[in-house]
Amino acid sequence: MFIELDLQSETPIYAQLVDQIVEGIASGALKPGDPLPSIRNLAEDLGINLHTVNKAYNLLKQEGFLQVHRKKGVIVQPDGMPGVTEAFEEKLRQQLRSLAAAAAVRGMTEETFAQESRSVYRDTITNRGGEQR
Amino acid sequence: MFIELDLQSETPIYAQLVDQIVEGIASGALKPGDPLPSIRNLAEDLGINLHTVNKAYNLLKQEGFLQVHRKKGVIVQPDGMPGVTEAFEEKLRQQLRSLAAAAAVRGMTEETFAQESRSVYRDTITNRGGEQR
Amino acid sequence: MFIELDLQSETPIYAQLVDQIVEGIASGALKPGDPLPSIRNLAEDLGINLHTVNKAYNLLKQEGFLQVHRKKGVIVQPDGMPGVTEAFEEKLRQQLRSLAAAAAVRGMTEETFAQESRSVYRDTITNRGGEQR
Amino acid sequence: MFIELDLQSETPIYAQLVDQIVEGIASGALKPGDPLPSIRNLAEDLGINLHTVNKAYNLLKQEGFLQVHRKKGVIVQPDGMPGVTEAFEEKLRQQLRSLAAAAAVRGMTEETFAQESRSVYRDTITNRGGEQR
DNA sequence: GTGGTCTAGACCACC
DNA sequence: GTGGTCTAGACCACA
Repeated sequence: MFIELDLQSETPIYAQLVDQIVEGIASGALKPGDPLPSIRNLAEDLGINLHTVNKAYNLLKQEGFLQVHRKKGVIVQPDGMPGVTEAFEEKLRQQLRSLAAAAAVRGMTEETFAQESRSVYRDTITNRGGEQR
Repeated sequence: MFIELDLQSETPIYAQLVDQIVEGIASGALKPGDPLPSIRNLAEDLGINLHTVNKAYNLLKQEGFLQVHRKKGVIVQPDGMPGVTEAFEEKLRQQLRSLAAAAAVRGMTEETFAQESRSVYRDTITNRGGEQR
Repeated sequence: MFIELDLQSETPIYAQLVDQIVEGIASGALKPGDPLPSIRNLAEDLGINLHTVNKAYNLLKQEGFLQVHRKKGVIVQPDGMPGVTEAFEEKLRQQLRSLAAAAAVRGMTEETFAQESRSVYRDTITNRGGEQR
Repeated sequence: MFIELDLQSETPIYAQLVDQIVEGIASGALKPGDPLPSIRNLAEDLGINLHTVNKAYNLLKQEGFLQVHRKKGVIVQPDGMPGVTEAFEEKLRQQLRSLAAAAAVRGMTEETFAQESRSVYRDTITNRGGEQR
């Protein structure tokens, strides 16, 4: 499994899970229709609580990134990912605003900030094509 | 005062305060050396507890954005803001990664994402250079 | 617990807590990875408010002496203590300067002052290396 | 005057005053019998409140470092400085303990700590012989 | 009047 | 159970 948790991070474990699964999908490591480990398995592998994994999967299901089948178990949304909704745009902007302000105050230029964004996006996407290790 | 709180938001009040003050500095609405309202005043104005304001001010102090001056009270750091530290870069990247992944999965292109970042940065900065005095 | 507070002292309770925990680490009574009492437990044991303990723990966390672990609670930094930073050297010197001046004025010789420092250091360190497990 | 205040330090102004006067005596810049500026003058020079200077002078008088004459004004104790009292030893040790622990935890050796103490003592003493500038 | 400290008591998210 | 956040209300040192 490609998930690494930081137990002393201030971001809750379930959120780290969510993030990393989304990153997995973005990078192509997880493709539409791909199965995810069962709640029980993943929890055990990572040494964390069932509730925590459950919460993460539920959030992802609600957002439309996962499907939970009674038989197939949990799989990556095969019927097309949700698009760029109004709500998402709003959330994205709000978070970017906070980051941009902090960056600007510290003297980071618009150019650098945009480059940084672009480069991070590319990195995220780029591992596409299959490390599952 | 230019601060607006969303008491229902899941981001803690003190964090909203921190964000908005940083944005205030980034936008130039708050300039180095400018005084901030006293803890009690601001708390009363916003209808929140003084400890909450105190926490926000303290965080900003330890990050180097504010100074607590024996005579002038709390002021915006006059001796140069902290620069782009290693730690900040790391935090910025980490947050961008999460945003970029979510954007990518939803089909937002690299170009759009970078443009969005740039545009938000610009908005944040705007009105820098000439108001209020 | 090995902590003793002087509630009448002019040094704030939270600062006494910080000092004593650092001394505990220095003496080896607290080893890297060791758990500390929960905020509420310690507060109750010491007969003080939980916020006071919380403040002390937080200060120690940001200095890098403690970690707040999602599962284990609060533990002594297991990944190596922070080293002798520029800032620490500065703070140390400043405090020593004040002490040295007072000592000198009262007629304490350089030799005695240095010996005193050495001896206190040794006392602090003593019992390092082998108790409690 | 050789006094420099840091208005955004967390040590109160009156304490900074006390420290620097003691350092002045230790270094020989201020000799027994030497006059100090009047409360009013010093307050004005430093741009601080009368009360603050007054408090500092009073503390120094109580400790026996200064004399306040109705005619001569404030002078450095001419009749011999107070010696190393029990109480002073205690206070010194307590403060050194805290410093030593912090130093030890950060990996500073006994030798370095003692050297540091000695060197700071020497610096404090050394300017002896008259810069009044 | 300022910030700093402390208390008592509450709710919530996380695990 | 844990830490994190928030409130209400108090006292004190400082300037």
